[in-house]
Amino acid sequence: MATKHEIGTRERIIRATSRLMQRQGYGATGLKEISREAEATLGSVYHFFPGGKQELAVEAVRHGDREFTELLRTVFDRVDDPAAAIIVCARDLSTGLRDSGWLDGCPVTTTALESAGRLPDIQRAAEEAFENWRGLVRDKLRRSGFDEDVAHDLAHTVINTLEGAEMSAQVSQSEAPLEIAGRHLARLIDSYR
Amino acid sequence: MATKHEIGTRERIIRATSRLMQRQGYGATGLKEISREAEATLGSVYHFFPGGKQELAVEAVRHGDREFTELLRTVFDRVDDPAAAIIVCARDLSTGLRDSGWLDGCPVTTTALESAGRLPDIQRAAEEAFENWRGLVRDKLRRSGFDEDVAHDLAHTVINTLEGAEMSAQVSQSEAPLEIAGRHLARLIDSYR
DNA sequence: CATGCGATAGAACGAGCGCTCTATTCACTA
DNA sequence: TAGTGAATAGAGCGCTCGTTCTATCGCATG
Repeated sequence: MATKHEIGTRERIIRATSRLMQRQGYGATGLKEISREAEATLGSVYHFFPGGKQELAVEAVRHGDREFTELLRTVFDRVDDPAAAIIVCARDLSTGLRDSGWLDGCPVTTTALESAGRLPDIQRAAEEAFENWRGLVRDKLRRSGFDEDVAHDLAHTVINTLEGAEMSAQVSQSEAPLEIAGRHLARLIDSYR
Repeated sequence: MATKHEIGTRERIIRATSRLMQRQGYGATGLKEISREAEATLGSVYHFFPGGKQELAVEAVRHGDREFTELLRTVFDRVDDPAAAIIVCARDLSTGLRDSGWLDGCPVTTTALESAGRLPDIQRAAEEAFENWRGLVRDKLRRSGFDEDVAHDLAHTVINTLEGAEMSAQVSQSEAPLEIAGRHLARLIDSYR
């Protein structure tokens, strides 16, 4: 298989873990399923991730963090106005979700909720992801002239509303929640100008 | 045990399932764990829920639906202004979450995300829960004089933002996300008057 | 060619899973 | 009092889980 040697076993394992846990959560994802999906053996999995399933989940969450960070950066670079940029983000999430057959929601949320209060390492990784995303939004708003306090609070609600809307969109298999969320967030941002 | 005969085995099993799945998700919750927590035997569990784990999860989600519905109804009855009512809801969620040691988040979200696209019965129950909650918010707004379209869209974002903020609050173990969400949602609602 | 080591390979372990099954208890009616 | 069916009880089924372990492979360096 071509991808096997171009990407590397370790990275392939992380990607498989991320996608599987994104779709079915931490508990329902088995290590043998991961090794099968990644076209690696169980030995390789434990060779690269001696911490086992938990270490694997942490890396998967960080991978999801990087993915969404990249989406935010790309949109923020291309769209100057922050309110307009958020609408684009919402639409990107919406189409991505629909194109996956409503299977691939936020790669962090599912695992985060399952691990909250029980698996500290995974929870911390998820917390860092949300922090990073909020930081990107806050900086974008700051660069557009918003006050520090306003930008800080708006960043919270932008990320949280997108998260909630994506979850809702996935469960109801509809693009409406994210479309509405984009419009409302833009209106909220504009109300602080 | 007093509660054993006052509540009834069936209801006790549903409550145990709901709380366990709320905290650790569908996959990580075992039937023996449920029967232990509910002070019932495995035989009783299958007697009342012959559909097994999936039927149990559906009932647990519906139980969570009723819980949040009751919270919304109570607050909406007591607080006339819809924007003020949403702030109260956000604070109630926040204190409830903190008082549980950041363990008891939304009783529907975790199970819903795990089952999306894989376990249709559970997904449908979760979808109905969100629909019910949106309906309550929409009616509240309608009764306060908002247009049908505006109320419909606002109901989406109110529920989704509260959901996202509660998830964020749980993961970061902080009351800030829900406090900010309440303020922003009130501002958004007021902007349509 | 020989040595060493990261990487691959998968058998095997104990534990726990969802679920089935039979046996027993209990309250109530014929 | 005998009979009936709901409810309780838990042993045991086949299976998969996360993890451990030993054996082998590929390949760079001596």
